[in-house]
Amino acid sequence: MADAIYEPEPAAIELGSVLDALSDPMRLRMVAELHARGEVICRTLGPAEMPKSTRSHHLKVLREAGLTRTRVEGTERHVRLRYTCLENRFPGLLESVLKAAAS
Amino acid sequence: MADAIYEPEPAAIELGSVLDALSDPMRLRMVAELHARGEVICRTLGPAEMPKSTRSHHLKVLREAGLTRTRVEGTERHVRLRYTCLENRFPGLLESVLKAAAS
DNA sequence: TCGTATGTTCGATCCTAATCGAACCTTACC
DNA sequence: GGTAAGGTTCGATTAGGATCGAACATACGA
Repeated sequence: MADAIYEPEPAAIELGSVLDALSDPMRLRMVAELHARGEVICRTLGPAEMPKSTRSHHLKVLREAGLTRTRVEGTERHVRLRYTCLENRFPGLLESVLKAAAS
Repeated sequence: MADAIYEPEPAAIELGSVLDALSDPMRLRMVAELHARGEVICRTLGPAEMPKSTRSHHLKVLREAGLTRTRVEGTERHVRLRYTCLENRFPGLLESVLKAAAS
């Protein structure tokens, strides 16, 4: 379906890319949803009426920023937050953002 | 020199605005510099060769997002981080960002 | 009062990113 | 193989923001 799925190694995750990814309201919402729901099938993430090309775009930004990991399962993509990885790289960052987004 | 300086009250600070303000590389750098230097004169913040209209723009975004406070001193503006205020509103957020930016 | 220094605002330009339909690719299933 | 479903990529459009010069406003000092 696609070429190699690029995901940065923990050490390669950049603060600027993470902040940039989180600065979009829709992506922030998707990240919060991933945190609440755990691993999720791509198609079920975000507003149901969102066009799949738009969803694919946002997930690509999140993945390339190092925020999510994607697992191929048949024709589906299973997506989850790289929570522990992010916490190791930037301690407290994702935790505080998620707590702030929940309130 | 200017009209009323708008700065949001602590409770009115929004996560989206903060993330958006921090997602710009130049503003992130300015925030890190403010953290390192404490209160500074507007004109001395950021690259010396930055046009003052650009500097003024970035400081406006930071101020309206709730990240900085501006104090008028004669013809100058003294700027500082609203660190404690931000920590109260979004615990751990600014701290983790600054720590990440420093590394 | 006249100039000078500090910032702000305005307006124009330019660039990036968000959005989304259409075409395409891969897998599953018959 | 044929078809359908899940996602990706491409291309075009559009909106928003970064940048910066120029004009303006304010405060201070000669």
